[in-house]
Amino acid sequence: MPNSNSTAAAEETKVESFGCQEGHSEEENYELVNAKAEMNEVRKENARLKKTLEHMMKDYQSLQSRFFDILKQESHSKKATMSASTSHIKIEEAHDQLLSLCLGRSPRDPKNISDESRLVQVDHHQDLKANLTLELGSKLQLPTELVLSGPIPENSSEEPKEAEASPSSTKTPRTIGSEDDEASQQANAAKRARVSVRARCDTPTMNDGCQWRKYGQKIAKGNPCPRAYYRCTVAPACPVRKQVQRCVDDMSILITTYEGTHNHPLPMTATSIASTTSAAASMLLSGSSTSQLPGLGSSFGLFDNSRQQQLYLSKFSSSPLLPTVTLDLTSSPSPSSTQYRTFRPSVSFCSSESNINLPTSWGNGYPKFGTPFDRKNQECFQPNHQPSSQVSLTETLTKAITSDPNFKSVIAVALSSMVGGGAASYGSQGVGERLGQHLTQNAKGSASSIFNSLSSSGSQKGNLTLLQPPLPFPESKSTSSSPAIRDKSL
DNA sequence: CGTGTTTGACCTGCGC
DNA sequence: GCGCAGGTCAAACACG
Repeated sequence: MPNSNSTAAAEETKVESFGCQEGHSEEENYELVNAKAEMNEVRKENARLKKTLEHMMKDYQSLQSRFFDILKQESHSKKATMSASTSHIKIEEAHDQLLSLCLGRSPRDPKNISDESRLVQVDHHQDLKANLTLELGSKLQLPTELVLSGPIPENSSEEPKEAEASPSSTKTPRTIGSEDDEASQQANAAKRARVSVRARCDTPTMNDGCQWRKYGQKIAKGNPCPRAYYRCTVAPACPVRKQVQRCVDDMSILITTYEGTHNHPLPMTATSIASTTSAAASMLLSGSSTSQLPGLGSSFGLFDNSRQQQLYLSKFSSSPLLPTVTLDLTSSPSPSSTQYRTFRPSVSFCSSESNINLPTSWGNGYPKFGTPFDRKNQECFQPNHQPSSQVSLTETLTKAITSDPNFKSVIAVALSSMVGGGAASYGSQGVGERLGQHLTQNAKGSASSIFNSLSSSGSQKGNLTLLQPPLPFPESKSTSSSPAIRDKSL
């Protein structure tokens, strides 16, 4: 930086002048000139930064408007399609729509989408239910179960049942429902999927940039190390929780399991991992719509031996009803095999008896993501310590996102599924197949461009803004200070 | 004194 | 119905 150079020069001059004890007036003038020059440079720098900021804001706004335009168009086209057709393809789209409504996060802030598009979503769902009911006799059963028999009634999927119970509310879209509904929806959505991050860490927890408050600790069966429970304290009603536990096999490995989606703007340092976990959860939920027999373990997997990182779905032993993505950032050797191993999709939390094994193309040139998680670079922190020294985990994930176009594409699709409603859930088709379709359709136009612009600008803030749209703090969502109000307290 | 942690008690879901 | 295990609560405690 020129500033530092000039400052250093000024300092040198100062020191010399003190040593020589020469005339002060001349020296002061010199310093004054130096200071003025410095100020000018700083002003220039400031102006330059302002321009950059303005430019970024413009980019962001144009992208955002474009994005919502696409969403709107998509909603309209889907509505037309759904009402006019009964073909299987359209039923699959209906599945997509339904599944997208059930993603384990709150991708579309109700305040950010128009009421019109929300109504369209509800209409889709009602049409969809009819279609699914018709399909129950067939083998295409899983998505229905996935949604309708889930352990936690989700708002959208629960809607028809409640409509039956109370005829007066039959046609009332609950997306515009009460605050309690919103809160419960959020809480339920928060329990949809988990993202587990395995990383080598010597300290009790990894610093992921968020503020966490420990609310419990438990010795889990089969692991002598206690499992710690943390709650996000960035916003009072944030539903996000995480569990931290040492791996029983390797005590140096810390398993951090995230659950839920932040309902508040994230700190810069938390964006990467939050985005990554959201995307991973989205991948999980997107890919979970095809099934195998229950209990078969991992679903799809992405192995990259060269980089020794893995992303795979796993059956989470402690909570088999909640699908979990495991992001393995440890440097443990991967099984020697082909460079990319492909697993068939199977979601063990679904007890469907149907067995739909659809070909997937996950292994076809699929992500080589991330950079090696160099243990030397790892920095682990106690919770609530502010990230003065940044997290290598976060950086690693950021690099993983920004450095590899393939991984970017995956997350782009995940993003589109997060924010695009029916735009991206991969029904019962092969995930890769659908992925390709999506990238050639809307996601390509929106999400991919977003990522391209992100990678070109290298802005981490962009990740924050776009992957995890800044949501307003919940002002009236919950009257309680605790986000997790249980039945007993009501 | 405010904030965060600890820890025993309690709740809930699940399997038998 | 009972026991077990996971998850959460909340009072007590520690710390700056």
